[in-house]
Amino acid sequence: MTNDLHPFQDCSNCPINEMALCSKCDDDERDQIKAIRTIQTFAPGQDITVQGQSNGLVSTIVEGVATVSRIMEDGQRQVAGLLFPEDIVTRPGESVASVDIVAKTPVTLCCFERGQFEDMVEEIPHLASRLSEIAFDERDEAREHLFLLGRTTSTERLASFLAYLLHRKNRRVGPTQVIRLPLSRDEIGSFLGLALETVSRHLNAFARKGMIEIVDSRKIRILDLTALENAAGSVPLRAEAS
Amino acid sequence: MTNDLHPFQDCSNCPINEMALCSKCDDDERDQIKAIRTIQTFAPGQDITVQGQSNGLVSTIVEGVATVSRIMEDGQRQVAGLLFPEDIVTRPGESVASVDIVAKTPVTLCCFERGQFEDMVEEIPHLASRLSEIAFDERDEAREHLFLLGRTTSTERLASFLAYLLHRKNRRVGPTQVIRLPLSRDEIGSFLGLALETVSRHLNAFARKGMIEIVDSRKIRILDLTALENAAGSVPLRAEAS
DNA sequence: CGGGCTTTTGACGCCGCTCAAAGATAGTGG
DNA sequence: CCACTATCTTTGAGCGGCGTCAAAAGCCCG
Repeated sequence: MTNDLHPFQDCSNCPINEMALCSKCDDDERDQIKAIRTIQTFAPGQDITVQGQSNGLVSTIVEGVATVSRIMEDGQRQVAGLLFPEDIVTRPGESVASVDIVAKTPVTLCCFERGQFEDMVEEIPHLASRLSEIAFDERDEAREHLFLLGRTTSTERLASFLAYLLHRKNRRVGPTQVIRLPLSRDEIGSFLGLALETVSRHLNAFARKGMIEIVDSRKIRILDLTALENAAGSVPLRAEAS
Repeated sequence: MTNDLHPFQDCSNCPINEMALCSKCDDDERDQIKAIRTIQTFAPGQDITVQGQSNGLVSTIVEGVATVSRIMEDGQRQVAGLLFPEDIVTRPGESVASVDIVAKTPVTLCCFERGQFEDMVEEIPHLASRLSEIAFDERDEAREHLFLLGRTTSTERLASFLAYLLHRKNRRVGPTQVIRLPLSRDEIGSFLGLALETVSRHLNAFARKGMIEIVDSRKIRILDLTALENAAGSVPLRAEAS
């Protein structure tokens, strides 16, 4: 976790200018934001927030993937969501984290001290407006996942998950594109309500049918997107236009 | 669906003054809001929004319960969430509904024309601030349900669901209190990822164990809340303080 | 009283979880 | 460069919970 000399200190290098919190702001407003913003980075596996621990920052993901999870009473980690660039890490108005957020790839955050952030939101309507947009996006994202989990068969869930990853990680969907899976079989299973063995079996079944290629355990190539979408059934996660 | 002569036309009768969209606003701001607000009511079973249909209103629930659902390709209705007073029905910035919202009890809405609402949010920071709070609340609500669905056993899911209903419908939780179930066995099953028969069986099993009493098929009485919470396991939905 | 809908209850079979063990892969230190 | 360990993945075998199918019972409304 560092906050100096990072290339994104210069907002012009920011990879999510078009969809970030500040994306509706004019240059003056952006200067104001930039003045109090800090950049932090996390290595894969590092905790960004821990349930029950206080957290003085509000931040958004600029780069990388993180999970939203909790440790259940039985000691298992339950994954309930994924965070991608533009998502909010800790919500405003909540000083104690209600979930664990764990980096799964190298993660870069754009951070604000909570009090300063809340003041700024009051002063800059463009910021407030974008903030609630993002909050609704995340609500809808969670709802889409709920619809997905409503599908009972494990094949549908897994195929939907792959389609979803393709959508979130690569805005430009090309054929025969390699996706790096940010999660282990275990974590995918947790996210989809399946056992890790079931995930492994179906992934290999997809490969045997020629729908995907398993490059290595963390990299797959989509060979037949339409077959995958058919297997996903009626619930393509986040079906709306880009 | 009517919009005249409703008692909530007078905001002083509003049952959710303390948590509504306008709850942070001062009197001047409330007058401004009241001037453009309309009240609508829906009977049980009526569609409030329909997926794919355009909707010119933004509204919040003042009274009643509604489901968030979709019709899947196989023709089944999949329930992904419940809406209670204070929840937002149609999000700002989305003119076409992405889900069906269906009244399950008599529902009263406080409605705004979309354009007017968005202008108003820009002018009144108190409103913008409360709006994103509610959006984050709904996001977290959906996430809690995701954690619930992560629990594999049907008993845990159903017990958690009852505890959740108790929490959302009756802020004051009294012992031996009767809850009216807003959903049929079928809908509960859809919401919990279970077959309706499984719901029915476990409900009766709870009754046989003395945890609940089934007054009639839509009314149950909680007899042993701690037993229910134990059965719910590690994931009490919305565990935070009231 | 009759028709439609919801709920209950029973019987059966399958999908996916569990348990178990062997193969991969990566990281570490000698 | 090669053991050695730890972790993740794959694959197999078996069982059980829950979905499915079916039918009966209860309830509502005309």
